[in-house]
Amino acid sequence: MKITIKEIASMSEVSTATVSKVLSGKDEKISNRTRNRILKLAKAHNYIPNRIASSLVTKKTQTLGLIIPNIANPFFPEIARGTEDFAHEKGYTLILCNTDDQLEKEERYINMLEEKMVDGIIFTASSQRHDKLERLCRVKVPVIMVDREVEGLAAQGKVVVDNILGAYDAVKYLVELGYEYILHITGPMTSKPARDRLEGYKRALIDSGIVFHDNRFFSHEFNSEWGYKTLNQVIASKITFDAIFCGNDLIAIGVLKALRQQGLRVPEDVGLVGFDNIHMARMMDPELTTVDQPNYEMGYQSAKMLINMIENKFVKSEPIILGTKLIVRQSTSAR
Amino acid sequence: MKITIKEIASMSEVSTATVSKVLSGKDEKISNRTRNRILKLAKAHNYIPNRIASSLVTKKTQTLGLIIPNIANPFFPEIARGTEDFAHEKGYTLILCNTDDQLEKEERYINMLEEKMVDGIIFTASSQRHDKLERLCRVKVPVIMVDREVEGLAAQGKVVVDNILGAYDAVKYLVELGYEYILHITGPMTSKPARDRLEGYKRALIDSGIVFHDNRFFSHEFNSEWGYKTLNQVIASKITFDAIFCGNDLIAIGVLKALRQQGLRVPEDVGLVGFDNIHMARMMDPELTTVDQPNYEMGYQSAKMLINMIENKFVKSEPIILGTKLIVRQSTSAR
DNA sequence: GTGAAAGCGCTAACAG
DNA sequence: CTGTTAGCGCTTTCAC
Repeated sequence: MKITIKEIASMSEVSTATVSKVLSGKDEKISNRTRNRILKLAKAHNYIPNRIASSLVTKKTQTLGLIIPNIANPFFPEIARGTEDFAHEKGYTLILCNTDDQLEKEERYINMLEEKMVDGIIFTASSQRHDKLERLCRVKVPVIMVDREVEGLAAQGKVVVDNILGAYDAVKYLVELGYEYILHITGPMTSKPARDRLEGYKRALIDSGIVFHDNRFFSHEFNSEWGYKTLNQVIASKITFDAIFCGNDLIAIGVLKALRQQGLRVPEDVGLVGFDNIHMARMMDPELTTVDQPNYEMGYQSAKMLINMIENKFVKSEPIILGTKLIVRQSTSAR
Repeated sequence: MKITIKEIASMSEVSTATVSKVLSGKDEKISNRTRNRILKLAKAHNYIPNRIASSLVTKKTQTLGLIIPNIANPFFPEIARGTEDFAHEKGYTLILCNTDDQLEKEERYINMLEEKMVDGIIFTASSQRHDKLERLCRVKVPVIMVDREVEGLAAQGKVVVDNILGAYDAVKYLVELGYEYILHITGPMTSKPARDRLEGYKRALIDSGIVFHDNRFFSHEFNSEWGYKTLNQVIASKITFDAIFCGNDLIAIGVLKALRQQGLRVPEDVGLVGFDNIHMARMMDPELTTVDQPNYEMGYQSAKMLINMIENKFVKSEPIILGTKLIVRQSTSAR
């Protein structure tokens, strides 16, 4: 039922070639008369170009794949939105893939995306070991790594955040305020950002002449439950502390709840800093001091880099390393 | 560089027709010898089927479109995840579209999706008036409305939540606990769920012999800032209240912050109920009593309905109306 | 069991 | 300025 270029051609008594040229804007050398005739007919009949057909010949689908662990994790929607925004600006469409941090699903999605001939892929690697993901290296289209880079895997492009510095700044700030016993509660060490934030934490301590104690460091998951549970354990085991640097805001929110229930005041008794600057951080009471991570920007920049590589056939782009920013709110104060 | 069916055909000395049959599983009447030969070659050469080419002939893309206002709004990722999960189970892929509640963007995306020949669309309408969205009626593929139905627009399918009943239950519960002056702070009245929740609120009041006062009702936006601001205004204007039923959890979280800052205790001085049961609701202190809305389920069911319509050529499916559940936590208590 | 042939709807030289 | 021609990679009769 849908009208095709062929029918428009016969109705306007020109060849399909001419119609194709007009309809795709490559019509410098088409007379105004013909052009208008074609355009009018196309509009009148609600012509909808069949991109599948044109993709088959041009080998371009104007489609990108976005592979992330889980869109339901509050960290990713911002990235996805940034990616989609830039893609949309440029007329590209985005296929969403959730891997749940499983290598097997990553491979499946990469296959599907290649079969569907996406022009490029934006990839947030799972926190698994990727030695075996040689599948990724066989991909023929450009791939951009976002947020989590994978060691030993040479992606054509990457957009990451300087987590080491972000963590360093936060911890240094705590020290300057006068906090001395700073815990670090964070996500799994299989995750590069978690490792980097730990590194920043350690460096800040060293630079401040404080020794790193591994009984002040707790690594497991990036969620509120983990923060809540860990803080209760810390109290139970009578570990001394007067501040907590959390691997992300979700953890900090769990910690905050536990602190309140233990009757500890924030920031008077305990200073608290998160990471990510999720929207909810401002709604806490006290409002959470945190490290702003430019998630939307990461997504936006990665789409930009990817589309640039696609359209200009650049093999490799310089990595983009985005800066973080310490957002001082109410959960920290001078002692 | 990618290998095609044709090359496999010549290597295995059969026709492309035979290779096609084997590779797409339609190989009942192909001898085992030939089949194995073909399969082996395909694997050895990392054959990747070109779905664009096959879509062109089959008129099926195994792709769905998901149109939502904004993936960065914490309400939608769960829906998206549910949709994607079912789609993925069935071998479909999902194109993500953010409309920011703009009719114009909705139209653009519908066009793009039709051009890309998606097999069906899952649509969460913006809260705008849709009288003019006749574009939607011209879509040739099945469309499922999710969460927000659009009056006067006969979609082929819909999956919604019984918001009236959900709100009714929540308010009835507040009354039973002994709260008497119940405010309702909610989102914009252009949104169907907001209207339905208001309706449930009113009915519960009436059934309890309480008169509805429109100076106890505040409608504007579904976010925390609006909740926070509104509560402060309420206090300033000295309106009497002892409980608040919020249109969603985000609003409730903002309200909670304001209450605390005003020195009002929850639930002793003021009872508080949200809607949605977002993950964060459990991390509040006190934990938020709320109405669980099955977001993931909505997404999952809508994909199921859609794919069913696509594959069985059903013109219309019975609407699915999912139930809500009152989750009693700590922000409400008997007076 | 297998293959020849005819497209799907569109683009891209190249000729005229 | 416009048309002819030759596909893109795959599926699908229908004949052998």
